[in-house]
Amino acid sequence: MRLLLVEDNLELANGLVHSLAQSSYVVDAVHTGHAALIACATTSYQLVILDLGLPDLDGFDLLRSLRQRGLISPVLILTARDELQDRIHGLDAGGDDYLSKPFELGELEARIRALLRRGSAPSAMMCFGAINFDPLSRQAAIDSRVIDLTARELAVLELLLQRPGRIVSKQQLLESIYTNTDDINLTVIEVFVSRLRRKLEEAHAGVSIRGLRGLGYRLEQSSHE
Amino acid sequence: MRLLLVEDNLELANGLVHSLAQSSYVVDAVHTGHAALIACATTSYQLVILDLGLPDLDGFDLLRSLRQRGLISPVLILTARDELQDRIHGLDAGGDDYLSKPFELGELEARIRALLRRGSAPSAMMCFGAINFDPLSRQAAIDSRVIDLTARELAVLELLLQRPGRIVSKQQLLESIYTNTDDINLTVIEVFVSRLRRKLEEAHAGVSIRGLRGLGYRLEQSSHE
DNA sequence: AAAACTAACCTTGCCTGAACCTTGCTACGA
DNA sequence: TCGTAGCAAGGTTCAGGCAAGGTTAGTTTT
Repeated sequence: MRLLLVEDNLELANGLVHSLAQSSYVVDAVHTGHAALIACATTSYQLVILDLGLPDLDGFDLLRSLRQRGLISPVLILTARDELQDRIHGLDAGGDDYLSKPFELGELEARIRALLRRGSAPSAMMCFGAINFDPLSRQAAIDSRVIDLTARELAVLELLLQRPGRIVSKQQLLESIYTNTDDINLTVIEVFVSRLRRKLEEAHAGVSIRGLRGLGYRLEQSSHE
Repeated sequence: MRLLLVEDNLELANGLVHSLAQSSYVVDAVHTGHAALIACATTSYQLVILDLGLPDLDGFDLLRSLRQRGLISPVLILTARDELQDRIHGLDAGGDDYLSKPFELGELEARIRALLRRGSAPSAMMCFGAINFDPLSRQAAIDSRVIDLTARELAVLELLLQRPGRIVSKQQLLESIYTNTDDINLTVIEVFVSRLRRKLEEAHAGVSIRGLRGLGYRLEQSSHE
């Protein structure tokens, strides 16, 4: 689950990235409007959190630009002001929700969940084999029996479930897990896949992760059973 | 647009075939699970409409079998029951949508349209003969049955598909496979072509790779069939 | 026109190395 | 203190590439 945070206050930005990472969100942070445009052009985000008070561009204009370039993900607006007029203005410009500073972390997370829920399809539950995955609570269950996964395992499973039966490359997996993929060993993916396999097997998920040499991984129904 | 209807109630089946024909769908109707398996093995359907209450096989098991055999087309489940549990179970087994009897013809058609729309990926699918190749996920399928190719075989097939019916030289193939074509034997292409031919034949791709002396290779429709 | 020749192509078996899997270990943070 | 992340090392598997032998098609010879 990849989010983009556009916030010029470095301290606040770092704090939020850190806190959201605790909740297993992968967050890219940028500090200028231009950087936000580039980020959205090159990466697909499930959600954008946008601070209106940017140094280089007017927040409303930036939002309009993003929408014009085809951004369809929900946008959560952050602002120091809390004028009704701003609120209306922001929503008109293409925002989906509005949160004024200062805010509590808990509220931010609740609003993020709400936006992600609204954004995703009506049948939000992702299913494959005996796996039921709730992208909202980010919990995987086998026959309504929740299985314990670590943040990394969860990220791997989530991406595989988004493309069931299709090949997902290690590079893609890496990028969905880390904000900065540089100087990370590609082979750690093998480790997470291995650990995830073990847990899925122990839980009798009826699902196997097939490794395809030189291509990547693919989620399949187990043949036996 | 060819659909498969699996429904044991003859009266209902005939009625649906007739009604759907009005909307210019070509519908094959079968009345048992075994017949459905055979039909899917021999014909490529854009959509399968499956009644769960079959006389010979359990509907869920049938659906799972179809998926295991590589059926990737969307499946619309029909059932007399409308329990949440059944719904989840059905979607787990590989169904894409769920409609409980009795239903209105209009709603059925709307759901068919939705599934077909969703099924036809936005990514430009490359097709030739019975081969469907998704350049995005780099996966090849015959009659919506996925076929396992190695990285090299995939590279050869991809280039041939980009120039269907035209001659592709061995040199071009070599260059599309390797970053550094030096000190690589040109004849390895022959090996990959040979292995690819075998897999395509085993999958009844209805496509053959013709070798042209001194020129290269060309993708052709098989004459027989 | 047939036979002989030759070079390109096809196929199969085999071996090597890269890719992958797994496990143990350390460091770090809650 | 506990558990997760990430690295490293060791074992295993399999795709890639080569080579050898058979086959086919084009060319030359008789």
